[in-house]
Amino acid sequence: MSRTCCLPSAEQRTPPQEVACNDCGLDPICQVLDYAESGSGIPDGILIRRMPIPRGEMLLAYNQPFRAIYAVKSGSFKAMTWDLSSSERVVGFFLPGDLIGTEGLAVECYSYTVRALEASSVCRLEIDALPQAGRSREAIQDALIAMLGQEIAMNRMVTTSLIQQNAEQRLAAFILSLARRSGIRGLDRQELGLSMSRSDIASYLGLARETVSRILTRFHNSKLIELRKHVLRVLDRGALERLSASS
Amino acid sequence: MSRTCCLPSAEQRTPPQEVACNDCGLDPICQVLDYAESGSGIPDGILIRRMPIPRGEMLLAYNQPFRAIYAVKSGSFKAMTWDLSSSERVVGFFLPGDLIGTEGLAVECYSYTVRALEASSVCRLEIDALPQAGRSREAIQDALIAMLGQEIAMNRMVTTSLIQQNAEQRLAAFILSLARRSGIRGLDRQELGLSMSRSDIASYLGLARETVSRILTRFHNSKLIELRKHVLRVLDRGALERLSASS
DNA sequence: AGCTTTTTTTGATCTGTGTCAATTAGTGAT
DNA sequence: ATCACTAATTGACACAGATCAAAAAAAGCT
Repeated sequence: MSRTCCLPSAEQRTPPQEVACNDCGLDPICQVLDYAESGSGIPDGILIRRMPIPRGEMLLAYNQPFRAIYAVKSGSFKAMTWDLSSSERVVGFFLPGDLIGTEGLAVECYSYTVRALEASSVCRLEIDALPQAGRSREAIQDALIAMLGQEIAMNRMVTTSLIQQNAEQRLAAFILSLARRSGIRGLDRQELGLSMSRSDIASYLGLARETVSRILTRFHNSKLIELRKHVLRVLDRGALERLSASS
Repeated sequence: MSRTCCLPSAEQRTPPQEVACNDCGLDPICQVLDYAESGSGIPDGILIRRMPIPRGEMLLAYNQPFRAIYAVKSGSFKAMTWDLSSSERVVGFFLPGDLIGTEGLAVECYSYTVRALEASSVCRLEIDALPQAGRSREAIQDALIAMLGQEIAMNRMVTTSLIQQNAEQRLAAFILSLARRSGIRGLDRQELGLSMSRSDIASYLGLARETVSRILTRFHNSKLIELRKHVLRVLDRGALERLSASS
């Protein structure tokens, strides 16, 4: 039950917000692995804890062969693909506790490129080495299946809302989703770091960046949020919720 | 390798378009199961082949506990959920060869309601009974993981296009997707049965049904498609492809 | 610091698509 | 067949949001 985990980093400057192992999406698998080794910790070469990733660095690339899945410990990332017209398109953001690359489990290659939006850190789980890692493959597979299922369910919800909501609703839902995910992982629910650019948000939500900007200031003016530089504070969660739900 | 499969149905009236087992999404699993029983066929109570489902009938319901996954043999289905304002929303269509309910593997309950759009037939795979079905659970799990991964990859592509394309592009992409899927499953690539209503298409694509109607007739007038009653014939696939890709 | 470059904001149009309304076609029942 | 009811088409109009353009603010760089 007690795992060798989350030792303080070498440099004592603690990164802004770091997720605890219990709250991390990788935890089910870490648990399985640790049970295997029963107390002795996870063998080297399978799980690397807390790799630092500098801002702007590419964590993994589209079509690159699948090797590992990552869990965000601190910081944030964006995932992008390119459509036929070679224009970039943001398909998701990863916050502390989120898993990156899970779908590679099935497709053999990563299906998007992931880049750090700020100085971040991740845990890296080597998939190739997994089968040798003692302990039943079954348990690991079960955990993976559950993770993939989660992913599918979440994707459907996101898609559904994006498609039928207008710009204001999309933004409200987006902000709430950031807050909710932050909350689930045991981090601050009100004060969010908007590490991504307005263009990234616009691309993700299928809007023009001007629209994103306009609506954010509209929210700001009606006291729904407070927004200075890249820190967003949720002032009236109820109002946002009503907005995003209204048909 | 040769499986007891796809015997002609009791009634000799062959349904319009039926997918062959080799082309079916369930095939990987059927193969695993059949290997287990090595020639003797799949034991009763695990896989039910070719259940007929009448038009309009509900195959499974939202929030109902997960029991089985289905593969469409013939006909077609639509999946729907409801948003907070209790309005129906179509989240997908299932054509011959498609799998229905896979995500239940992870979530324990179906996350949408599925209804037959026409007289159809499915194969039903009982999940509860699987573990006892001889043969390694591992192989089955691997197949499931692959299936889920496919689902995720496809969902992302669909979402991406829906979000950033305009109405014309969405319709073009939708038609092409129907044709492509039909082709993959070994069925007719040109002549498609549009078993769903314009409202269903509109809901799925996030458009008004008037818009769907208008654009379909526009396509018809420019000789991209031929459209009589509920049969759609692709006349100029290239043009549709160019349309759906143009930024 | 000062400079350049990028990002964000704000304003002014223009257009695609939703909405409302009316007609036509299709479907199913008796 | 005829009727009733639903689905699909077509038109007129309004408005959300894209696009174009320019100013303001932030971020990098030397």
